[in-house]
Amino acid sequence: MAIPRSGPNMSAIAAALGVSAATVSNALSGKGRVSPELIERIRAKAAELGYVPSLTARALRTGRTGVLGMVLPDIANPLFPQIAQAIENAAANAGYGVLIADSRGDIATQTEAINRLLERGIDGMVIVPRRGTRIADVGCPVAVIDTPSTPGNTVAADHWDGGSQMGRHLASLGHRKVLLVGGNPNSNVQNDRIGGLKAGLGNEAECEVLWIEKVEAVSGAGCPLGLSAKAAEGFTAFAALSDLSALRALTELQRGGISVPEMVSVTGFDDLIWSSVVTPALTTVRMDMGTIADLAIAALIRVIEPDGEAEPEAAGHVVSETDRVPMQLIVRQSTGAPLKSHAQNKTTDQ
Amino acid sequence: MAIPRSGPNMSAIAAALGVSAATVSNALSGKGRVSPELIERIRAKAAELGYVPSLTARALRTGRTGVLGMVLPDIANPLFPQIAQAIENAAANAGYGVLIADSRGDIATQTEAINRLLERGIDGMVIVPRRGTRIADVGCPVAVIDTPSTPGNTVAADHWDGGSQMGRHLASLGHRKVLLVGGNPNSNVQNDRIGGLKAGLGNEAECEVLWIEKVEAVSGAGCPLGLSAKAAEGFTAFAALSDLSALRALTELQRGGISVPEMVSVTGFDDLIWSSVVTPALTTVRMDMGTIADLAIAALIRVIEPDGEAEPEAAGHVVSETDRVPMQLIVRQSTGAPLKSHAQNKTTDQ
DNA sequence: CTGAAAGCGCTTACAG
DNA sequence: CTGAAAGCGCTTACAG
Repeated sequence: MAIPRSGPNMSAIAAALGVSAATVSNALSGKGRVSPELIERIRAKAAELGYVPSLTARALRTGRTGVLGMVLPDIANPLFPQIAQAIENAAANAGYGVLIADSRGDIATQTEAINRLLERGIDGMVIVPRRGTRIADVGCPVAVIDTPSTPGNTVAADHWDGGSQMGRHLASLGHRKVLLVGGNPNSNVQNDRIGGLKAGLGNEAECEVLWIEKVEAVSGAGCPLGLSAKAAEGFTAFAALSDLSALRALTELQRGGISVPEMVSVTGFDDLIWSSVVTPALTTVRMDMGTIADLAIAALIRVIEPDGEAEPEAAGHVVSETDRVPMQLIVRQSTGAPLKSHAQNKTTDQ
Repeated sequence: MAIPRSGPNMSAIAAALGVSAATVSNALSGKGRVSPELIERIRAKAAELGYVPSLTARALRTGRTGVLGMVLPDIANPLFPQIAQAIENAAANAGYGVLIADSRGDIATQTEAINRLLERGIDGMVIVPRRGTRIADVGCPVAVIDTPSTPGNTVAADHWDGGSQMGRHLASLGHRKVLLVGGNPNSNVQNDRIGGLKAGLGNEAECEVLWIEKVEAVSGAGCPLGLSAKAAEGFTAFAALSDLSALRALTELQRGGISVPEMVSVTGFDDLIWSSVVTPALTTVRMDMGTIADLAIAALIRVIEPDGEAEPEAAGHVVSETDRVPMQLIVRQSTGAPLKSHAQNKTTDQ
């Protein structure tokens, strides 16, 4: 004996009205096979009875659950709230639910998490892959959110373009000696940003990349990055490749008695929640997660829902060519023109 | 005609082995009604065929979906990653999936989001309510994560205790004039922390509360909080009621040329990702989200799964009395003893 | 120990 | 325009 549902089902509505369940179904789904008056009566009765359709039964019948999976390499990543909110919102607007899966940085866990989602019968999934991971076909439509440089079809913010905007901003302020502060050298996203930054800064600018992970491998996690010394060497701008790194740079510099933006400028990427909260507020680059999520969800739905002339091949990556979403430079108080003396230092240094 | 599943079903296994689907079901569910050899053959055939059970069909049959909802007031809240990861992990360990729902700060959206989850047939939900919101019974088991002070049964970190630990820490360092920096005066969580802080600091300490929201109502969002002036008044410690506020305080003080921890101490709450990244690293209090999530999920499952002598009443709040989870003080570099001169100032000031 | 049967709530050809 | 019937894949009394 199955556990009964709490509320009424279609049969209850049908019985109350002396019609068939098929008619109730047709009326409620609005496929138009039912006379207008009957539709109205059925609607009214459904509302009166507090009818809630069983999406489970519909799923079993139609083969589609109306649920998407969101697979993340690590929920603890501070970008997660932005991504999750945008995906949830886009999915909800399209009538889909979102099941989350976290691989906690582990590749085996990722496979497991994906399998659990598959068992649950999801109609498609959005994957934010681990650094350098290539997502194999998993047996359901997949949209990958990554960088345009990642091999494979993805929807992505144009990180290179964002870097280039930031580079031009710093160059226009007069910065000619810039330290790029990154976390992990294997990140495609960060490397794209570096490429853009260098291009935006132009040939006259001197650039150096400092990878936090490499420094920490030598000096331990949380160690100072030696940024004050870099400032003394004549670096007038510290362009971090993420807001988290920018925050680290900003506080280390301030702690070292170097005032931002008067003595040096600091910039980040991502426009995380705290970027506008710190003093001075962080100049950064925002990726339009709303648009990215919309594109990813739209691409999935195009494959999932059999609207007219959909592709016959319903499994596999769904973005036919990489969608690049532009990024937006947000100038706040953490950037300014370099000190005269520094600028002079710099020309002498060369 | 229903869309066929991609893989084999129980009937396929049954047919391949010349047994009944019922036997396959019994064998695979391990209820022990089948002979060991047959179980083995069925298992082997299932593996060979790559059988994946349809949780949708099981859900329709049993009335339980194996999915829980996670309702949040605002995914953008920086605590979200901690909560989401802990809940997802606890739920996954118990064999449940997690559907997310975001109310984006809006009360109507929250109701809508909850209804969408209900339609999806979730077995229970974890709710992190909006400030001051009371969760009405929604027709499925609910576990609320909030503070022990909130009326209604909840599982919660003991914020008062956390505040008290922090207060004792600051008192033991010698701080006698402490500014508490909060965001919103209506937050039960923050008020609990204030109560604990005051108790921990003791009667000899002078306390004042600065609400960021009130300052901003006058001077605009993102305005300076005037903390340097407070330091000049003799405040030697700035105890923020969240890490976000602590970050704001820390950077504003540093920017004002006040060095932390030498001149003043700064503390936070929550141990968010950046707490250990800033310089100086933030002394804070961590809530054990893993334990909180485990308690919440365990309470839900106790009601959902009919193990032996469960309560007959399966809907409504599931935590019979508030579970208080202790908090853990994490001392990092942002706290130290107050400057002698300040301490003297203070006694003179009084 | 094993199987035939019913049914969870819905949707979809098909027939009328 | 409306209804009878089948079936999505599973589980669970029940009978043997």
